[in-house]
Amino acid sequence: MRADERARKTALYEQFARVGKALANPARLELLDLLAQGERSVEELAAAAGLRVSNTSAQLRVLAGAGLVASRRDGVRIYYRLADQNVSAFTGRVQDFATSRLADAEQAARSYLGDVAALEPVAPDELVRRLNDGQVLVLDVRPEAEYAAGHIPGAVNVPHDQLAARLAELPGGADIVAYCRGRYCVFAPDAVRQLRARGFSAWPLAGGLPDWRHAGLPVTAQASA
Amino acid sequence: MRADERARKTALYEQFARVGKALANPARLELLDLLAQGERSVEELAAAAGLRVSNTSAQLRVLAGAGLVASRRDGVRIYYRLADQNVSAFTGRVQDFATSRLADAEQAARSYLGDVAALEPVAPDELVRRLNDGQVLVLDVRPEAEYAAGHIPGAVNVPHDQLAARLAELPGGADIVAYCRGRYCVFAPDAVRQLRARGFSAWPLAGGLPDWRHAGLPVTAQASA
DNA sequence: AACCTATTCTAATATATTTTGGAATATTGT
DNA sequence: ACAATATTCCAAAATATATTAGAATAGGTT
Repeated sequence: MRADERARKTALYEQFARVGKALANPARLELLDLLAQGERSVEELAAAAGLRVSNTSAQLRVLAGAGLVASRRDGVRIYYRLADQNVSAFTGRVQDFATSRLADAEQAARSYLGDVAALEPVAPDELVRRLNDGQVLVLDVRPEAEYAAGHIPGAVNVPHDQLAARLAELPGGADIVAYCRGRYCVFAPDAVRQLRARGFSAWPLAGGLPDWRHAGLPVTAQASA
Repeated sequence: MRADERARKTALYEQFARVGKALANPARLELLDLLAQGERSVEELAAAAGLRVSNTSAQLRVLAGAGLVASRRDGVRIYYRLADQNVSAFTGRVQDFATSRLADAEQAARSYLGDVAALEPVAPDELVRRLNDGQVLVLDVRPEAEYAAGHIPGAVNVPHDQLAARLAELPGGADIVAYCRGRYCVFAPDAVRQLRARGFSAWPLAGGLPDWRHAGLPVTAQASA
C-alpha cells in the first residue's frame, strides 16, 4: 500500500473511532440518556448525573465534538440537547448490544432493574390500542422537568420519588401504564411494583418515552391537568 | 438516590461503556472490518492491518472482552471471527453515523475513496436482477484469502493489486460489477476507475460483501472457476 | 459600573490505554 | 525429547483520558 493511501485509511478509521471514544465513558452515556428526555442546562445535567459542573461541561464538550449533542444559549444558561433523534436510537442500540452479548452487562441490568419482563411491559402500539378503548391511565414517573420537556399526550406526571405519598390521586379501578426514561430506567418498573403492592393494576410501558418517540407516536410539551 | 442504587446504575453504565471502549480505537475498527470478510489468523490480521503481532493480539483480546469477536484454535494458529453477523451490521452503523454527522469524517472518507457516488454504485438487489438477465460479470477485487472465505456465487476473483496485469482475462463486452470489503473499502471504486479508463463498462457494488450478506443474499466459499 | 451566576477554561493529578520488544506458552512435526 | 512456530503474556514507556479546584469569561441584573 502506498504511504499516502495508508495515511488516508488510518485517518478514516481515526474518524470512525471518534464516535466510539465518545461512547467509551459511563458518565457520557448517562448524559446522553438524560438528554434523550429533552434539553437540559449544564447545571441540571450535573445534578441529575451526580457529576461536578466542570466535569459535566468537559464531557459535554466531548459529546459535542463527536457530533452527538448541540447546544443553545439562553441568557446565562446553556442548554444542551441531542443533535437529532437518531442519536438516542443509536445509543439505545449500543445498550441493547451490550446487554445482549455481555453476561456482566445483562446481570448489571437485572441487578439494577429487577426482572422487568416479569412485569409484562406493554408495547407502545398496544398502549395506543388500550387508550382508544379508554380505561387506561398513563403515568409519567419521570422528574417534572422531563415531563415538561415532552410527554405522552394525556399522561399524568407523578415523579417516582413522590409516588408513595400521592397514591390517593390515582383512581382505584383503572389500569395504569407507567413509563420513564427508557429500557434501562428503573423508575417505571419500581413504580409498577409499588402500585401492584398497593392493589393497583399496573404495567410498565416497554421502552419508555424514547421508544414511543421512535415508533412515531405523538409527544406533547403541554403541562398536565 | 440510595447509595447502592447509584452504585448499580453506575455499574450498568460502565457495562454499556465497554462496547464504546471496544470501538474507541482505529486499529480495532480496522480489524473488525477485516474480520467481516471472514475468519483470519492473528498473523494474517496483523499483516493486513499493518500492526505488530503482539499488538494485534492485544487488540483482539479487547474485542473478545467486549463480546465482539470469537476465536478457535486450529493447530498452532488461532483464527478469529466476528462473534456473529450483527457485529458487522453494528460497526457499519457506527461508520455511517460518523460520516453522516462529522464533517471531518465525511472528508476523510472522500479523501480515501474519492467520489464513489459518481461511479453510480449498483445496489445488491439491482445486481440480482441484472444477474438474472445474464450479461454481467461480478468481480471480487479483494485478496484471495477473503474471496476463499466467502464470495458472491459466480464472482471471479482478481485482487485489486493484480487487476492492471490481468485485464486480458476480462471479457471486453460484458458489464462488470466490482465489489470489495464494504462501504469504506477503496478496492472496488479504484478497480472501477481503472476499468473505465481501459474502456470497460464497470460499476461498484454498493456496500461490498457485508451489505450483500445483510440483504440475505447467498454467499459461497467454493473456489472460483 | 459593579455584581451575580452559569459555564468554560486551565493546570495539575490520577488513571487508563496503546504500543513495543522480548520472554513464556502451546501445539506440531521431526 | 527436541526444534520450530503462532500466539499470548509481561513489563516498560509513551500517550491519552478523567477529574478536580479554582480562575476566567459571558450574559444578566441592580
